[in-house]
Amino acid sequence: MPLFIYNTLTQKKEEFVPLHPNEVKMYVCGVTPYDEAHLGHGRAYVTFDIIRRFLEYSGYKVTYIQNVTDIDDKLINKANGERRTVNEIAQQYFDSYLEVMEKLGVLNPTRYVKATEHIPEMVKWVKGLEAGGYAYQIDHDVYFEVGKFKDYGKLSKRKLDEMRSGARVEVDSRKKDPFDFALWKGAKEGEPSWDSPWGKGRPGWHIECSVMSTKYLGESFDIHGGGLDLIFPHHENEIAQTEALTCKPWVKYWVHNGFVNVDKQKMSKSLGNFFTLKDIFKKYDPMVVRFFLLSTHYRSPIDFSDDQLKAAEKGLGRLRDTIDRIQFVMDSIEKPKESHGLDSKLLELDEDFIIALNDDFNAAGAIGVLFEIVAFANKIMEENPSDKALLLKIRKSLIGYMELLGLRVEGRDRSKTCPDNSEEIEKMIAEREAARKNKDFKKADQIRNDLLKKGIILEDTAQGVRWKGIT
RNA sequence: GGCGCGGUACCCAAGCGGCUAAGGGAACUGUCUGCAAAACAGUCAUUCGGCGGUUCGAAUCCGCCCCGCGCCUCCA
Repeated sequence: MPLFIYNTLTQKKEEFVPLHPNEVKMYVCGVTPYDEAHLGHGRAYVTFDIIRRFLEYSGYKVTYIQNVTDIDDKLINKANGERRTVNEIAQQYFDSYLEVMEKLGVLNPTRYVKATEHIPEMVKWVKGLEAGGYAYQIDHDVYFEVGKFKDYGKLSKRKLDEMRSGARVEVDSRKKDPFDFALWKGAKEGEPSWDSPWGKGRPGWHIECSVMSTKYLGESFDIHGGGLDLIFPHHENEIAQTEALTCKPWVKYWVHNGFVNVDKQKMSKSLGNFFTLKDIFKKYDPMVVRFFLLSTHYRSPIDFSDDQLKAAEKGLGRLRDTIDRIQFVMDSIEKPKESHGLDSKLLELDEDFIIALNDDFNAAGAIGVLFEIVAFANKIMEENPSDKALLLKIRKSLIGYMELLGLRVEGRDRSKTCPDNSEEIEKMIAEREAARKNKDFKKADQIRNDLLKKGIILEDTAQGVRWKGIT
């Protein structure tokens, strides 16, 4: 079954054919660690985590590189403001980023690469661009001359002339063209700097991605990703630098995720309408947040709201609960009895799930299939509760697919909520059962209430009493 | 002004030329129950922003209009 990926470069869904059979090289623009990661970051990295996981599931060997911009203006400003070093700030927030990603179920890339650890390579690149006639020096800065790169604008579908006539263009009279961008910035007082042929300074923002991606993935590779807001100018500039130097097509598939909105507006630092992941996790299980993020296609905008997080909490809870419930029913089976011919329905659903992901990583569609599997499981538990073999398969599918989506199955269920007092709970349930048998409903209800206060919900089912924590 | 994205039920959302317009949440009804709860089941868009067009056939393609958003400056 072929995989289709929407490519920003061609503005079409294309069949995915990697440059080298069975392996995929992907690069995703990472964070500038100068503050806590917010939901928008969460969406981006969950998106590429799903892409990575599904590619691996499909049999590819994936090399996934993500950069860390640990030197830039924002970092310098923050460091100066707090009288700390850039390095301290970067380390602090990068550690925090790793922690929060781990909670969100985002697997580590094959490798995180830091800008400050690749300065000599960047200097070499800037020298190369200068030698090739694509760059010019002004004082201690070096700029890339966009007019020299004929394909400039091919990713963002812009033409230089049209942009120049646009209203908002920063004015720096020293530059030959307003869209020329810095490859190297001469150091100002008190800024971290490195030696270079142009004097002490630091790299411009865009060059790091070109240098590090090609270093680890080669001069041409399969997938480059990032948020929609990076298309221009960041990715456009990256293409210009890289292809100017290597004279080769650089990236085959450009993948961009949509924004997280708040009241229809983009969540962003500058608007101040952002919610950090750390804060959201105080209220919601990180898996709920992941589930929420996955229930909208990665390219569409997603509106952040409490109501939708609550809906996600319910939905994920039902998925996890079903897995528990199937186990509970299986445990009560004394004489397994196979009901023949029902497996084909599960096979069909299995296929639907994979079809969805093959269609531009449609996790939202795939989650829809998960709930159809839940409905099928309920049907079997109702009509053929002794079919252990089939129930086992259904449960395995459900668990496997949730894991493929990076959704941890265990959550605030019985074992998590009360790992220490489950014996006590079982004892109380037995007491209640005895009371019910004696028609001492007052006592039975009392016990039920006591448990509810501890956050335990009882379920009187055909197979006996089942309990779980409040989700 | 240029470029791009989107408008599907009460809310969210998949579907992007043809089987009954997925699925989740809410609501309502029912099953189970000593009663509840939980769980489960059923109901919930003859219709996809509006108007035209193409087609045997359109939510899906084309044109125009209305509305919302994003990028064009750092931003996932």
